[in-house]
Amino acid sequence: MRRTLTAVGTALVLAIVAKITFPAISAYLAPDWTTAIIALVAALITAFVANVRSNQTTAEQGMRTLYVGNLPYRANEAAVRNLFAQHGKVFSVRLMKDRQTGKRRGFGFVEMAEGDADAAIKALNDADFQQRNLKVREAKNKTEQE
DNA sequence: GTTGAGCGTT
Repeated sequence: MRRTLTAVGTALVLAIVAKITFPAISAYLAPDWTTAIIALVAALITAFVANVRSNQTTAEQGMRTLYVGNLPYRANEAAVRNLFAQHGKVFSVRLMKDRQTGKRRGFGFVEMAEGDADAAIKALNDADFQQRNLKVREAKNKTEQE
């Protein structure tokens, strides 16, 4: 709703500015057509930008980072992603490796959808995964989430 | 090639 109002308002402002700035355009087309076309294009562009921006923010706000500890060293990212995907939408999986040797350190972080996070924690915490008992908790906010 | 509590990156 607010997005629509913003788009319409922006379209009107742009249309008015265009009418004032480019009077030559109005000389070739009827003023009503010029205004309508400009307003339509502006509304489409604004709606597109608002939509992209909205998807970004919802994707960030609708995500929660989970800490996954006690992972087996042989576990790769695909296996962990597959495991968590059975309990919800998984956005990303990062298995932490030693900066020097590149070997896995046995823990990582899984970014999941907000609604699925709790279910995944309950289902996978203290669950067996390749002969190991996983530790799944809410990740500590290193980068302030909001 | 090994190990076993832990909260990481641009």
